[in-house]
Amino acid sequence: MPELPEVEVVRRGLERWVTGRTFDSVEVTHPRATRRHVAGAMDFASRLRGRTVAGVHRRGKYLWLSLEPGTDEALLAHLGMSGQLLVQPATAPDEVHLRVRLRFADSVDSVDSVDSAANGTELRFVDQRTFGGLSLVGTDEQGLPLPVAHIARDPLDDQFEDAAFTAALRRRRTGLKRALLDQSLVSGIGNIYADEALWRARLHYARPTDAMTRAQGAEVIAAARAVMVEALARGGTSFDSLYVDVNGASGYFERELAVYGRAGRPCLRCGALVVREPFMNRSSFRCPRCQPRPRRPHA
DNA sequence: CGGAGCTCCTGGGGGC
DNA sequence: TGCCCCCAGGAGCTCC
Repeated sequence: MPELPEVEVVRRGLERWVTGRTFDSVEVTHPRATRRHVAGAMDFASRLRGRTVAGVHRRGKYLWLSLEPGTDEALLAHLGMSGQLLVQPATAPDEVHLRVRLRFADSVDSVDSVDSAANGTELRFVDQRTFGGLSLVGTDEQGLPLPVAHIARDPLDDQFEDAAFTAALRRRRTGLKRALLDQSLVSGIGNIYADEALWRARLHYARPTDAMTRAQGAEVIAAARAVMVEALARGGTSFDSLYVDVNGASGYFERELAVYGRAGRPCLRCGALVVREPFMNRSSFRCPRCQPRPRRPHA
């Protein structure tokens, strides 16, 4: 599933392939893909036509294309669990789970585009599980899409402040993993990287946040950042074949995961067997020796 | 309003 | 072989 590093890989691919190009006809082939666009799929498609991509941006797992003319709207995307944004030749066969096709003026008229390699391609949103979607939304004075306004900065953001994060974390009355997954506290962390960060910091998911030390807070956010930086260097995680980057190439970071999905196999640090436990209707993986259950665990 | 639980969805895989 | 159930989980929503 795409988390921050994977989304960043997609952002870079989009920046390379769609910046400066103008949308022509847009076809929504599954209504659920634009469910967040309140005015409906028809409105989404008609308002996008003629707009030019000015830039590609990301916060946490949200991606958006800033549009010209004007600076008051953006094309917002979330990949959900299985979403892909593919730049494909217009002649390529439709993917089984194609949800939205976005044609460009250059792929219709064959006029010269900024990048001739992009000529004849279209942008496709493909999503098996349909948790992801696209919408055309308003932006605030900073150009931030309104639905993203409540999302915290992510650990790779220049303006992310570790000390402020740690302070906010210690004010919460919840369990550490719940806090890491709360996108209003820190964004971009999903179930996989949360487990990896907790393993690196040697902390249990149920550790009460209000009892954590500043050093532990700093350690866990540094661990999350380190995992993401390493994943990004490898082109993003993709053990789930559903996730493919913007040009269709899979990443292979899954082999680097230390605990996630490794139940019953030895901890890479101490050799104790990794355990899988139900948590928030999903799974948590941890080393029972490196990450012992706290005396006063929080759910 | 902070915190927690529910819900949306599809296809692969295991059990019988 | 076929059917049924479980599992994967991001984040908006609702409820307390």
